[in-house]
Amino acid sequence: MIGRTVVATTQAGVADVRSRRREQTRTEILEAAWGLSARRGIAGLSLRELAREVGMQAPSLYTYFDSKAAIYDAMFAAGYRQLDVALADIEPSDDPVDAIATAIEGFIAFCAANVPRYQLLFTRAVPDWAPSPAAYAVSVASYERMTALLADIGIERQEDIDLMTALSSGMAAQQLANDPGGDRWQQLSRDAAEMYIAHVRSRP
Amino acid sequence: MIGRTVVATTQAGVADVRSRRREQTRTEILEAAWGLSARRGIAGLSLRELAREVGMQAPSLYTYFDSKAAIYDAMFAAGYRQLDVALADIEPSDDPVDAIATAIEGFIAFCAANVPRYQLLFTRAVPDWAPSPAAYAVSVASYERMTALLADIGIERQEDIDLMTALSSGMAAQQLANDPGGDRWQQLSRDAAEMYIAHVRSRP
DNA sequence: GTCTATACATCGATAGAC
DNA sequence: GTCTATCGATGTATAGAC
Repeated sequence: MIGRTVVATTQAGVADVRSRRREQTRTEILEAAWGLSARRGIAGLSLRELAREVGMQAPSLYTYFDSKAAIYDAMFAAGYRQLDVALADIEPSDDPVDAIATAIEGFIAFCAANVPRYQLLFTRAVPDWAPSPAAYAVSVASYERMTALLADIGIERQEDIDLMTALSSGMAAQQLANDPGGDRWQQLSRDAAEMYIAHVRSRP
Repeated sequence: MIGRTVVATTQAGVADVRSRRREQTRTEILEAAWGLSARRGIAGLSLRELAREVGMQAPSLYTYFDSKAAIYDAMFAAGYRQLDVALADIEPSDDPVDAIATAIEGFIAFCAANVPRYQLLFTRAVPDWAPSPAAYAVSVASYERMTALLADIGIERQEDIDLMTALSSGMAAQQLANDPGGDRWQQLSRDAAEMYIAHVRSRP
C-alpha cells in the first residue's frame, strides 16, 4: 500500500513537472512571438523564424500549439489579461476627471508599450484570422470590467460608454500612427477627460 | 513638309492614345485591387489573384507597376484623393457643431464605405510597407486641407486639431471593429461634435 | 518531445520567346 | 505588351525515425 502510494505520488509529481515545463515553454514561445511581431508586424509572424528564436525546428512548435491560429489566439487572450492588469493598476480617484484622465493615459501607454499587441487586440491586421470564441470571451470579460469602472463614477448610458471607447482608441491610434515613441496625444489625456466629463454631466 | 507634319501629328496621336490606354489599365488594376482587398484584407492582396481578376498573367502587371509596393503606393495616394473629394462634398455650415458633426459623420461613412482603404490609409496593416515620400506628400496635403476647414470655424490650436483627429479616427475605428455595417457610432456624431465644440469654446 | 525530411501551396519577381 | 517558364524563398503542416 505504501509502495503504491509512493509510486502514485511520484507519477503525479513527474506529470506535474512535465506540465509545468510545457506551460513554461508555451510562455517562452509566446514571448518570442511578441518580439518577432515587433520587428515584422503582427501579420508578418513566421513559424520558421519563431521556432529558430526559441531554438527549435518549426515542426516542434506543433507540440505546443495546434496551429498558427492557436498561437494568435493565445497571444490575443494573454494580451487582454495584460490589459486587465494594467487597468487594475490604475489608482481609483473620487474625481471623475482624474479617473478618466488616468484611464486614457494608461490605455495609451498600454498600446504604445507593445504595438503588435495593440494591432492584434484592436485592429483586424491579421488576414484570415479572427479570435476563437474562447479567446473572444476573454475580451468581453475585459470590456465588462471597464464598464464596471465607468459605472463606479456614474457613467452607465451606452452612448457615454461608446463615446469613451471611441475617444480612448482614437487617442491611442493617433499616438501610435503619428507620433510613435512620443507623447503628443498622451499628454492630451487630461484635456480629453475634461472634455468628456463635462459632456457627460451636461446630459438632460 | 506637309507629309512630315502629318506623320508627326499622327505619331503624337498614337502616343496619346497609348498613354490614355495605359492609364486606363492602371486604374482598372487599382480598382480590382480594392475589390480583392475587401475579401482578403489589405495585407492579403496577391499579385497572381489580382492579375487573374483583370485578365492578365501576373508578370504583365509589372508593365504597369514596378512592384507590389508601387501598387500599394498608388492605392494610398488615390485613397487620400478620394478623401479630399469626400471632405469637399461636405456642405459648409455657419454653426460649428453642424460643421463638425457633418465632418465626423462623413469621415465614418468614408471609412465604412471601403474598409481596406481605411486600413491602408490610417493603420499600419501592411507588413514591410510604408508610403513612399511622394505618396506621403499627398496625405500631408490632405491633412492641411482638413486643418484649413477647422481654421474656418476658428479652431487653430494644435491641441484642438489633435483632439479632433483622435475623436474622428476613434469613432471610425469603433464603428468598423465593433459594429460593421451598422451605425452605432455614426449616430453619435452630433453628440461627439457637441462635446468637442463645447470643450474648445471653454478654453481660457 | 524533438528531430530530419518533405509535402504542397503560394508568394514576389525575373528571363526570354513571341 | 503579353506570354510561358522558372527562380528562390516562404508559408503551414504532416510523416516517421530516434
